[in-house]
Amino acid sequence: MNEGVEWALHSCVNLCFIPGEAVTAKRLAAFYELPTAYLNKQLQALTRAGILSSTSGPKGGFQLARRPEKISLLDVVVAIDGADDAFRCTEILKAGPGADSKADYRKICLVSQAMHKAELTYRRELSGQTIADIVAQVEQTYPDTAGNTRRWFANLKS
Amino acid sequence: MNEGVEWALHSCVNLCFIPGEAVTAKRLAAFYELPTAYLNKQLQALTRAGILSSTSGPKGGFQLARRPEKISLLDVVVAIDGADDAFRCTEILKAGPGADSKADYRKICLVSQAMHKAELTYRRELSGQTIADIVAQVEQTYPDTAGNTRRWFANLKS
DNA sequence: ATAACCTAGATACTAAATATCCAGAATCCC
DNA sequence: GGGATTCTGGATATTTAGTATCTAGGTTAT
Repeated sequence: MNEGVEWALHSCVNLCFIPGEAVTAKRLAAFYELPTAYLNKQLQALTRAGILSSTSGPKGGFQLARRPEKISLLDVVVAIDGADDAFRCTEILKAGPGADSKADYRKICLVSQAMHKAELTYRRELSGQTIADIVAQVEQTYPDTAGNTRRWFANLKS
Repeated sequence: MNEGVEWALHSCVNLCFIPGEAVTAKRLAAFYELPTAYLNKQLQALTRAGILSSTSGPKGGFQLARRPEKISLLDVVVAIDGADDAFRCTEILKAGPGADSKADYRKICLVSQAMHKAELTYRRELSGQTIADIVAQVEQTYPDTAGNTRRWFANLKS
């Protein structure tokens, strides 16, 4: 899985701590010492996916496009990493003896189905967790984090 | 995920159709027109994991090391693809402000935990399905496959 | 003894992930 | 209007991981 998923999730959490304000890619990158241009690419992907909204120009930047309760971890994973299953069925059976060249083995191959079934539970679990859940857990487990993060971004702004 | 997982799963299923007999890497590869040397590498990994047993020399080859009911899909995936989570926590928080350099963020980071939780459901689902399950489904859904496969390997042997 | 076969490490090739750069468009502020 | 800031998107370079082959060595059946 793409490392950008980790960056994106943490960035979404951080944006929750700075509501109603656009944050530049540069500042989001500086928070974790990430390469700005590359993080920017992930933020663009989140924007295209409708998870973030962006504004150009001075005072511009990124912010959450909808409430964090409405952003599942799956939304973020799909936006950055794509919607493909980790197990990619290459229709190996097509090369086997007695293969039906017209058949779609991604559908009818039982190995493929079994792997896909597991993948579905993974996605279901990811879609059941939201950015808001993470934020709530952070606030409960590390009560200082929200304030510290807000302060860090406020200071860097000047 | 490594393409070898697909090859390994199908090869294990095929080995179920030819019980008590060692099958060479070459023949297993020929069945799906796979590169022999590379499939051999996956078979070796399965052997190291204790899923297959191998015998050298003429009449040698690979066979299941234990009954297919005792081989879960997770066993095969781990043998080929490794035990690492798809989501790899790079401990991004260590570079953030106020980080604890001694902390193991793979454990305490809530983003990491959330992703890992989903991964666990995936693995649980994979470990709940066995090669025997797949074989049973194949025999039910495609009744000719077992016989055809057996026959193909028998013919090629000569 | 020879041929068939697995083992394991070295090596080459290819695709994907990671990272940077630049020209263009939008926006703010003076 | 003009300059500065920032996002957008495509082009490009770099690095890493996946795919694939090869070779030397060990094991075993005939």
